Amino acid sequence: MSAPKPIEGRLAEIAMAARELIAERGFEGLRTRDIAARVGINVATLHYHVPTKEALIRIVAQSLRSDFIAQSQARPRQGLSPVEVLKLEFADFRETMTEAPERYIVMAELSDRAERDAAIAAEIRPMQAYWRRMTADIIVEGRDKGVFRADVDPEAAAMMVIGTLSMSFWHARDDLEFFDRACAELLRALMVRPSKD
Amino acid sequence: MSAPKPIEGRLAEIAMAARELIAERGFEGLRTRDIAARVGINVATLHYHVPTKEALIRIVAQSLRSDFIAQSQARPRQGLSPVEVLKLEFADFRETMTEAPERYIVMAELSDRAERDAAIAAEIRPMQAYWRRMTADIIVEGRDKGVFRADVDPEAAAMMVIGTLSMSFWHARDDLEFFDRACAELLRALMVRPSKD
DNA sequence: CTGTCTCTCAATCAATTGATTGATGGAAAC
DNA sequence: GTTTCCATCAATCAATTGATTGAGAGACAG
Repeated sequence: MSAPKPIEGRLAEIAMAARELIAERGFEGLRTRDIAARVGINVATLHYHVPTKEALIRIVAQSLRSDFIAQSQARPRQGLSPVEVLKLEFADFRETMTEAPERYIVMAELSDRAERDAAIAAEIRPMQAYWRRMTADIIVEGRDKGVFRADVDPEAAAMMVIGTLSMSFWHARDDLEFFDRACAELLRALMVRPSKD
Repeated sequence: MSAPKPIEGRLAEIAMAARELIAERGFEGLRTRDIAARVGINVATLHYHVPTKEALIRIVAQSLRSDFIAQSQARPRQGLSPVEVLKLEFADFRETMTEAPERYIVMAELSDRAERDAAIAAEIRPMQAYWRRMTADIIVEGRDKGVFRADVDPEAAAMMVIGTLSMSFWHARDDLEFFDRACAELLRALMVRPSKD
């Protein structure tokens, strides 16, 4: 992941307000007036900083990407075993899910729009690709060290992990105990188990 | 799943046109004028059949639910082993993914909106719950018959299966070979493996 | 033939909404 | 002190868009 230009000042305020509103009302409910009101500025001032709504959405995507990178780099992983790293991923996801769910909600919303907007796709796809590759790398290491199944398909398993986490976000945001069960199931699905009897 | 009222005639045409447009342009791009144009009727005629846009969306959700039930009931499963049933699920998903992807795209779009619209949620949630429960049931049977891991958590594993399929839909729609790898990984994750001597 | 019911449309409304304009205040530059 | 540039706002525009109105065509019953 190359470093995108950081968003700061008024632009950052605008991006955050937009993110909040997208999380609250969805993309179709996003109105430039509401963003301006939340920032506390005039609509014209908003358009002074961000010429069009399209540009605004791109800025939101960049802002999200910055957060993602920051969170990713804030994780110390040296010296941890693959299982521990994976558990760290789960804990990280769980924390964001409960304390900053807006991030995943907006992410999903943008991911959706990326299907039809190349500029959004350019910001979003790298994040998703990075997440998948990072997860696959963990699985490769675990397999090579003999803690994960020898017949595991790292890329496919990475998609399994991410898909399970994403799905859990929508269906278990209010049921953390179930989220933990899903994570435990993922580990059991990946790890080498003691032979029967 | 109780049977919803079937949509037919002009209403069915309208629902299908709306589904196509939602799949093409997303929810925010849905315009009553466009729907009317695609059906080949006047906007006023559209509003004669469907009073408000909200009602229209509800009809789309019902239409989707009908399809879902029809597809679900068209599957003969008697006499099949849990593994075979699960493989049938995968094949079914794969077929819809390639031949009627619009169904899943609209489903995702509605699922999103269900977060903020109780009427949509009432149509969508039962489908999702049904899918999860049905999958969990398959896993329970497989576990009890000794083909799936004894320590499997059926509900969590069902979420894993569905999450993986859903994620595959977005990231592997153009790469069926990878979709198959994901399905194979799911099976390996669930099945009892020969003990490593 | 008349009345009624269903379905349709052209024309129009009213509200929303992204974007622009022209002006103002203040800080830095010269 | 004057000029220049940045940020801001009130007011307004122009287009979009969901919805309504009033009229008409066709089928069918009596």
